[in-house]
Amino acid sequence: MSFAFDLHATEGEARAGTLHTPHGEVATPAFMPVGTYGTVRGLHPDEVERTGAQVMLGNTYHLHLRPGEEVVESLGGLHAFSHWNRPMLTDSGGFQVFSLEGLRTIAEEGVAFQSHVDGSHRTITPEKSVEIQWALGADIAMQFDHVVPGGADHTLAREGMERSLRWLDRCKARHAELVLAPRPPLHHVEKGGSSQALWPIVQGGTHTDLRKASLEGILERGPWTGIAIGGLSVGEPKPVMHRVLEELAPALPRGAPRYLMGVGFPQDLLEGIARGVDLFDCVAPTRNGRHGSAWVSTGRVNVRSALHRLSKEPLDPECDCTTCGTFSRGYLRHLFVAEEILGLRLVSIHNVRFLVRLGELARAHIMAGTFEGWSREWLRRYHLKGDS
RNA sequence: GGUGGGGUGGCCGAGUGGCUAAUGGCAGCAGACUGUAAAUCUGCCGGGCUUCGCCCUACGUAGGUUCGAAUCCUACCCCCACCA
Repeated sequence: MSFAFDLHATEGEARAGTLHTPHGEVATPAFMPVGTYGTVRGLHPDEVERTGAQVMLGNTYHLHLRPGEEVVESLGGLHAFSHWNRPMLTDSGGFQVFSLEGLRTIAEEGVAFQSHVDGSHRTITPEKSVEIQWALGADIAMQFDHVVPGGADHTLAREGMERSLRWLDRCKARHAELVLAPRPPLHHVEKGGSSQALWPIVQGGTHTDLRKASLEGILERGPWTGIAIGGLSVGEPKPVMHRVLEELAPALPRGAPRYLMGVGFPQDLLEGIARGVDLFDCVAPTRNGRHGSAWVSTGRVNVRSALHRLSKEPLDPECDCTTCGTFSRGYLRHLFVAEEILGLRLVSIHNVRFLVRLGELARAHIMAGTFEGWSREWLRRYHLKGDS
C-alpha cells in the first residue's frame, strides 16, 4: 500500500522503519539529498544512487520559475525528466517565503514574489503550490506553509503557524480534487494506490504552546501519511531546536514518518533521530561540498587547506564512497585550488554519502538496540577536534 | 657606444611633493554556509607587538633638495626598444 509506514524497532524515541511510496521504499532514518532544480547539484543521478540515497527533493518555486511545471509535465514528470526513478518529494515553495525576504509579500491569499531570475511578479497560493506539485508528479507533496525566523516572537510565530493551518486546509482541499480527477497517462502509477501524498508541516517557531497548537490543528485535519516539522534550524540555538523536538515527539503519531525539514549537519541527524525524527533533508552536503568543506568521522575538513597539499590519504579512511575509495586529499585540494569542477563534485558525493551512511548506521543500531551508546561515541569522536 | 622608455610589496599594476604601509587585480591563508537567489560570501594578506592601537622597515642603489619624497635633482646599476 502506497505511503504505508512500517515501524520495525524503536529505542527510546529513536525509530527504524520503512516508508512505502509509488516509486519504492525508503528505509528510515534516512537523509534525503536536495535537488532543487531536479538535480542534486553537480551529481549525475547514477552518482546520487551510488551514495545510497533513497529519495530526492525537488523545489516547487524553483521548478515553477524554470523550466515551468508544464515543461516538466510534458517531458514525463519529474521522475522521468530528471532520470530519478525512485521516490521523490517536492517542497512547496514555503521556504522561499522565508528565504526570499525582500522579494516577496505575504498575504492571506498567498505570497507575491518577485522572481529572483528575471524580476517578474508571481503569486503562489496554497492551491497553486499543490497544482504545481501535482504537475511535477512527486510522490510526496508538501503543504504550502509560512516559515518565520528562529528568533520570531510569539505574535509573529503565531501568525505564521495559524496561517500555515489555514493554508493546509486549502492545500488539502485542492489536492483532494486533483487526486480524484483522472490523471494524464504520463502520471499513471503502475502498482496502484494513491499516486501522491500530501504532508502537513508543523510550525510555531520556538514557542511550546504554538508548536502544540500547530500539531493539534494538523492532527484534527488528518489522517496523514507523514508529518513534517518545519521552521527549525533557521537561526535558533541548537538546544532550542532539541527542546522543540522533545516536546513534539510524544504527541506525534507513531504510525507516520516524521520529517525534519532542512536539517542538517551530521550531529543534527543523530540528535534528531534520538528525538524521533525519521527523515531529513539539507543542502549542506552539496553546498559545503562545493565550497570545499567535507565531513569526516573525526570532524570537518577544509579541503583547500595547505595541510593536505602532499596528503595521500583519503578524506575519510572509514568512508566507503567512491571519492574516498579513489582520490587522495592532495588531489582533491589540487582540484579546488585549480577550480576544476570535478573537485566540487567529488566532495559533494562524499558529503552526501556521509549523511546517507549515517542514517544507515543509525538504523542498524536502532534495530540492534545499540543506538544510544553508538551515537554518543560517534558524536564524541566527531567533536574531538573542535567545532562542527 | 647613442637615443628613448622603464625599474613599486610573491606576481601584474596604479600612484608623479603631505590625506601612502602605499588603489586595483592575481596568487596565498582563514572563516561562514542547515526545506539551495550560493562552484557563493566574508575577513586577512611587509615585519613585530600588549593588534579598535603602537613601533620598525619599505617604492633599483647611493647621495641631495624640502618642514615633508615612491613622487623633484645628481650619479651609478639593471631591463626593454630602436639606431650604430
